[in-house]
Amino acid sequence: MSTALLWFRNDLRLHDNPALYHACKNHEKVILIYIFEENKKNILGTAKSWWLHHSLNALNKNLLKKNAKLIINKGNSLDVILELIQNYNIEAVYWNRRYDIDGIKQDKKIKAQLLSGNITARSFNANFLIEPWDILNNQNSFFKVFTPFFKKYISICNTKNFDTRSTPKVINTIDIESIKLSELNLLIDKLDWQNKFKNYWQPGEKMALKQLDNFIDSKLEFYKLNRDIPFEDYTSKLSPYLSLGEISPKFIWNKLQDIKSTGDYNHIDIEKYQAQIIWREFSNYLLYHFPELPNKNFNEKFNNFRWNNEQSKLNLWKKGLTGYPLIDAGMRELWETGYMHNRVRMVVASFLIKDLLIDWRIGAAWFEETLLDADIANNSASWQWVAGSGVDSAPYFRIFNPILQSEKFDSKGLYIRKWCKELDKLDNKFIHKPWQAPKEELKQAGVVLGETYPFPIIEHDKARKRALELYKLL
DNA sequence: TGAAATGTTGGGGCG
DNA sequence: ACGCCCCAACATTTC
Repeated sequence: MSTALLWFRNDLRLHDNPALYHACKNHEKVILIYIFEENKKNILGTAKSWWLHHSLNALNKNLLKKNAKLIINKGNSLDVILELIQNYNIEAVYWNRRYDIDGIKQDKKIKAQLLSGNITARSFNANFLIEPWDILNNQNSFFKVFTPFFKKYISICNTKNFDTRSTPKVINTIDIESIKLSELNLLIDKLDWQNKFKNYWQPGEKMALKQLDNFIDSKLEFYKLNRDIPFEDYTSKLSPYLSLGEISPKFIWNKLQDIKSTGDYNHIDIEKYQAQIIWREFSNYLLYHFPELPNKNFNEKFNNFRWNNEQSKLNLWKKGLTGYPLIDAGMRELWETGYMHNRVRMVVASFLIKDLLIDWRIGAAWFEETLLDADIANNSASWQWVAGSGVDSAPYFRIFNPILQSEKFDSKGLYIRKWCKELDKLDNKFIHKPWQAPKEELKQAGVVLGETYPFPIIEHDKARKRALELYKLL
């Protein structure tokens, strides 16, 4: 009897999972394992821990329906794998590739060890349309600007239908000893905070696929128009699923191409969404080619920048008490749901960096901790983009005005009213800037500035000028 | 995937 | 009828 080990990592799905597919196809028995590395410096935020817990649970449930079982273990991956190989007659180990430097190093080491023991090691691309080493610019170097990267990408991707693998019909697992999911301690009982997420999200492959269909059926048609409006539920909301591989980007892409070919939807809308998928590829591509992305300014000039990092202001930002309603609404949405609308993410990040002059890494760390879709590549690339320290960044003078952004994208204040209930009764004219409202208006709305809702913690106009001066020094 | 400052234009009020 | 001023509204430049 030939047995393979299938090592799950950021690919917690059965559909289009090439490693799983091939392991099942080539071997009579498989051991399906997830290894949790406790001492990993890789950040696993508290929000994402919740997601991982439920995602593993969902994966196991899906497997049980096929009379298969997920084995969970913790410890050093290499040790766990070698021990399994010793105890069971394992011929081959299968996994899907990852692209962060530590992961790559570890996988290389494991592969070498396996080969020296005459064990086959096979790895696959499951989580990106194109792997980072397969796309280079004309100078044979990696792309540093999104637009040309995007053009090249889309020209390649438009012409083809990606090979995807169906869910294996039969998965014959070996039922060996597994620790309980709860032993991973991903749920922190003390924190009611994590408990709220279930009101908004349901992790797992099944929901991911359902959500994709729902998005395509009812959102994609007018995506371009509505995607920037925070109150509208018009984004795909697939990011948390993508971050743990509960859905396959190739699978998504093929569906989008199919819809394109029907001609039912406007191509502009489909391509706008495809661009988002490619931003994800770009971030991970950058992380591969510049592994320091999460810690180091891509643009070294920023190493000398004197950040303010004022703790008290940082805390007000985290709590959603800056006095700028759009920003506060966003930060509260994040805290409550583990998610924030993309448009608002840009505005709150710009405010933290450019108005408060707080180091982008501090903002990124808060997002890593609180976002269900926390992804080290997307997160650090995006924060560097806003800070202006990244590759193809927002230019230093691009500073979002939190009032104008609010008036532009939440003109009726619906998003603000949802998350900042204390402002609900303010008129549209003042809900974006309560401190400018006449006394009468505040009174009838039941708003007492400094008590029920804060005064702005900083004057945007002045903050903007200060930031421009400091940035100019670079 | 900005916003402010500055420049230009054209209609209307008015002497 | 004309010139002048004001100021939206829009366009361009600058940060």
